[in-house]
Amino acid sequence: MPHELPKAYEPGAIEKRWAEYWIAEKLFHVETPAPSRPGEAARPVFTLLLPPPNVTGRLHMGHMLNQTQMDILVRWHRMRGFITLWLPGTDHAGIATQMMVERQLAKEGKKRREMGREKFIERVWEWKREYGGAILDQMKRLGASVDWGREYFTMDENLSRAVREVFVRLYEQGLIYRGKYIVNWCPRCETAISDLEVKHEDVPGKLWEIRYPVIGSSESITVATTRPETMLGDTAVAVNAADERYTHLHGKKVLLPLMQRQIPIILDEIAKPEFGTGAVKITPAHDPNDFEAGKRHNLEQIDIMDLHAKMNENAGPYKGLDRYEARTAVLADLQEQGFLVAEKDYTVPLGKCDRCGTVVEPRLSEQWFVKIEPLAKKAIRAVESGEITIVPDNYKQIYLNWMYNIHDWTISRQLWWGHRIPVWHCGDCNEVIVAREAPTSCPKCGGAKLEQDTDVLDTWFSSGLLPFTTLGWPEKTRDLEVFYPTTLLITAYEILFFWVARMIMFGCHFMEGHQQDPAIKKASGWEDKKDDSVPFRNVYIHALVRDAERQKMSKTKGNVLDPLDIIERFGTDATRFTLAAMAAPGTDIAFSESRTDGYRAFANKIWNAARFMFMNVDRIAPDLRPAGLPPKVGTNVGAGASPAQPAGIAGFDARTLEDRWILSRFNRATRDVNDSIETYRFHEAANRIYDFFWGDFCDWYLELIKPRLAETADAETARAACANLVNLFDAALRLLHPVMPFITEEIWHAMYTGTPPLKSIALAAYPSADDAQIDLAAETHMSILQDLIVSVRNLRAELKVEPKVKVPIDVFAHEPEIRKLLDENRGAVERLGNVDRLNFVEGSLAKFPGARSTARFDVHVVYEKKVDVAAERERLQKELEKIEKDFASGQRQLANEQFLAKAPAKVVDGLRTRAEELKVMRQKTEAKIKEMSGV
RNA sequence: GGGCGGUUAGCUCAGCUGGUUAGAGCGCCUGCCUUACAAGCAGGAGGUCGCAGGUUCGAGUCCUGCACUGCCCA
Repeated sequence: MPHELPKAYEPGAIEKRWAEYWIAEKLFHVETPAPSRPGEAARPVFTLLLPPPNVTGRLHMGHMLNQTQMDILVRWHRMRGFITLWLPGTDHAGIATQMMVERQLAKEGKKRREMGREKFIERVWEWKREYGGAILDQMKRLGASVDWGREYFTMDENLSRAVREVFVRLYEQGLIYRGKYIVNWCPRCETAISDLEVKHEDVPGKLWEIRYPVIGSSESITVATTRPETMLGDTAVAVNAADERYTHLHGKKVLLPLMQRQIPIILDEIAKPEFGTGAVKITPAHDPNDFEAGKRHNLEQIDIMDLHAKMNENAGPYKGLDRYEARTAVLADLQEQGFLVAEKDYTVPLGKCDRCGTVVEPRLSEQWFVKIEPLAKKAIRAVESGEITIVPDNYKQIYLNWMYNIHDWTISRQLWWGHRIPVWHCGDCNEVIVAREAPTSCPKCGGAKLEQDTDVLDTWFSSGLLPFTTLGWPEKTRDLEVFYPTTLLITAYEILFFWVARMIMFGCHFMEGHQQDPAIKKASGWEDKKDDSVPFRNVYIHALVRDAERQKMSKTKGNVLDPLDIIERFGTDATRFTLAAMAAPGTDIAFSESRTDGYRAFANKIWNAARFMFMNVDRIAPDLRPAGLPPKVGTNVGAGASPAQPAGIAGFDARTLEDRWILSRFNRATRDVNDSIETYRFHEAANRIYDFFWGDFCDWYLELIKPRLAETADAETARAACANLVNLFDAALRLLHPVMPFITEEIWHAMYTGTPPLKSIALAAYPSADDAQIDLAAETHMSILQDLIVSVRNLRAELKVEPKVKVPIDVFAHEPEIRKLLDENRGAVERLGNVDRLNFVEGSLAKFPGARSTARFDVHVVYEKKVDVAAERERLQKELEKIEKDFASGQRQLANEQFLAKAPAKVVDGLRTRAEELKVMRQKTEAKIKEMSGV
C-alpha cells in the first residue's frame, strides 16, 4: 500500500483523531498489579498525581506547561517499561464554584439564601455535571496520557468519607480545635479564609493622627492610624513602658472621642517609641496584633462590624454604614469636634481576598483550626532528611523557611459547597459531637436535637489528602502498597504552600508506618529511601508562563494566551515542544509565538522527511518494516512485560561513513536526551532532539544517502539504505514521542501501513544508547568532510558563482588519511558542494584567492571570476587577528608552569592540539594576505 | 522590613559541577522554487556575557560590593 501523505503537515485532524484513539483504546489504563510471585521480577513503578484543576477552571498556559512536562515524563517512563500510573481528577474549589453558581442564579433573579442550602447544593451538582468536565475535555486535546479510568473528583463519596475520617482522627489526636480568634474575613464571600488566601498589596493611603483626651488632665494622647473607623471599637491606648514621654500618664484613662467611652492607657510592647507618636490605639476585635495585646491585658473585645463589614449596633450612630462610609463619617466628626490632628500621605498595606479581590477584614469569629506544629515537624524532617527531594533545590529552602514559621491553619469556611464539617451540636446540652457518620442522639444528654456544623472545610484540606485517598485510604489497599508513595509531583511554585506542604504534612502523618511493596520499591530504584509515608519521592517545581514581554498573564492586563487557541494555530505538538524547549528549570518562560511557529516548522520538517522516506520505501522495498521491535514493552496491563530492550538502533547496517556517523550521532543524542529527561531538563532534551533531527539527520544524512536510494543505484544497495533509513526513523520517532506524541504516532502507524505490532508507539520501547555504536573516528571524519563542503559553498557564494554552474575544485591535504577520506567521499563533495570535479594537488593552496584553508586541508574553487580583493583582504585580516589572539592566549597558558601542573591533561592536550592548528592557520592566512597584497 | 531570583546577539532565551573557539529560535542581509520540505535550501552579519573589585594556572560560570529589575513572605 503506497503512502499518501499531504505535502504540508496539518496537525488539526491528526491530533484530534489520536487523542480520541488513545482514550477509546484505554491505552493508559493501569490495572492494580498483583503481588509478584516468587522468582518473578517486579516491574518498576512510576506514579504521578495530576494536580487537580478547579472544576470551574479553564485550561491556561500554566496547566499546559505542567501537563506537557508531566506527560513527557510519564510517556518516557511508560516506554521504558515502568508500570506508569497518572491519576487525573478535579477539585471542587469551594469558593470559586459557589461564586460561579451564585452568579448564574443572580441572572435568574435568585439568591442562595432564599433558595436554602440543600437546593443550592443540588444546583451546584447540576452545574458540575454540566460544565465540570470542561477542563478535562481540554486536557484531552493536549494528549495527556492519564488513566481516565481512575478519574477522581474531590467531592466523590469515597474521598469525602476519607475527609471525615481525617477530621475525626485529627480531632481525637487533639490536632483540631475550635476557637474564637481574629481571622481573615472576606466580606464579599462571607467566609473566613486562610493566611495564604490573602494577597498583600501596598497602596497609597493616609495616616491620620487622632487626639484622645486624658481624663482628669488637660493633656491628650495622639495616636496614628490608617483605619480611623476602627476607633469605634477601641478598648485601650498602649504606650511603651520605656517611653518617658508618657511615664506620667501610666494608669490613667482616656475618653474615646465620638463614643465617649473611658478606656485605659496600658503598657505594652506593641507600642514602639520610635514609630509616630509612640502611642497606639488598641482594637482587639479588628486587628490581629491588637487582639493579642487585648488578651495580654484582658481587654474587652468590641466587634463593631457585621459579616458584610458594615457597622453594627456597637458602632452607635454609625450603625448601618459600610466600613468606608463609616471612615468618612468618623473623620468628618473628628474634624468637626477638633480631635483630628493631622492627615499624612502613607503607604498602606492592604490584604485582599485571593478569590474576589475584596479587601479582607480581620474579624473576630469562631472557627476550626488545625494545630500545625506537630504536623509541620514531620513535614520538615521529610524534606531535610532528603526523603523528599525538591527540584530546583532553592525551593527546598523556601519550603523550609515557611514551614519553620507556619501558623495554625483556619480550616472552616462559611460556605455551602464543600465537605461539611463532621461535627454536630446538641440543641439541648450544647455538646459538641465529632463523628464519622451523623449521630442520631446526643451521647451526653440523649437529646435528638442535633444540628450539623454549618461550615465546610477549606478545599485544600481535602486536596491535601489526595496522594493516599485516591489510592483507597483509609482502607489498606493493594493500590497503596504498589503506588504509594507516588514518585513525583510536578507543580507550580504558587501552590508550594497551599498544596505541596499540606500533602507532605498529611502524608507523613496519616501514612506513618506505611510500607511500599518491597519488590516494587527495589525495582523502582528507591531502596535507599527509608520513609514510605511521604506522599511523593520528588517534587519538581516548574516555572511560570509569562507573555512574550515577560509580563505575568492576567485577565485585567488582557495578555492571557489561551493554549487552545495556540494549539489551533500551531498544533499541539508544536505548542508542547515550545514549552518543553523553553522550560529550563528555575526560569520563567516568556512564551513567544514566534518560537511556536518555529517548532511548527519543525513538525513540518519531520513530516516531509517521512514523506521522503515513504517515497523511497514505496519504490524500493514496499514490504520494509522497522526491525527489532521487542514485544509489548510499554504495555501497562499487569506484569509480564520486560523492560529489557536492545540499545542503539536494531537492524542498522553501517556500511558507509555517513551510516557510521549518523548511528554514532543518534546514540549520543539518545544518551543526552535520556540524561536530560531524568533530571527534568526538558529544554535540553527538546533541543537535543531538534538538533539531531534537523541538523544531523535531515541536513546531512538524508542528503548523503540520496545517491544510494536513486533509481540508478543497484537494488541491494538501495534496499539496505532504505532499511537503515526506516530503522533510524523509527528510533528517532520513539525518541521524540514523549515531546511530540501526535506526529510521531501518525508516522509510526504509517510505517506499518496500518498494521502495527502494538496499538501505539506510546507502548514501544524508548531508545537507549549503545556505547558500541558511538564512533569517534566517524564523527571526526564526517566533520572534516562537512568542513570541506561548507568551505566550497562559502567560496561559491563569495565568488558569486551562478547557482546552477558546477565548478571544479582543487584540494590539498597533507595527511594521507585525510586525503583518502576525501577521495572516498568525493561523490558527496561533488554533489553537496555543486562541484564539477575534485582534484587533489600536491602543494598548499592557501595563497590563492578563492581558496579556503583549515588545519586539515586547503580548498580552491577554480573559477575565472575575480574575487573582491579589498573585501577578501579585510576578511582575512580580521581572521588573522582572531587567530593571533587565540594563539597568543594559548601560548601564554602553555608557557605557564602552574597551568601545566594544575590543569587536567585533557585540557592541556586540547590546548596543544589547538595551538598546532592555529599555527598552521596563521601561516596559511599570512601567506594568503601576502599573496593578495602582491596582486 | 525579611527572603529568593534575573541582567549573555535587535527580540525571547540556553550555557549543569569553573577548562579548548559563548550557542539556539525568531528577526535581519545575500542568493536559490536543487525532483521530502519556500513552514524550505545555501551563505552571511551581529555579543567588551549589567558595572567595579576579588579568588584561581584559568571566570559568562565562584566570592564581595554597586546599579537596574522581577517575584514571594510579613
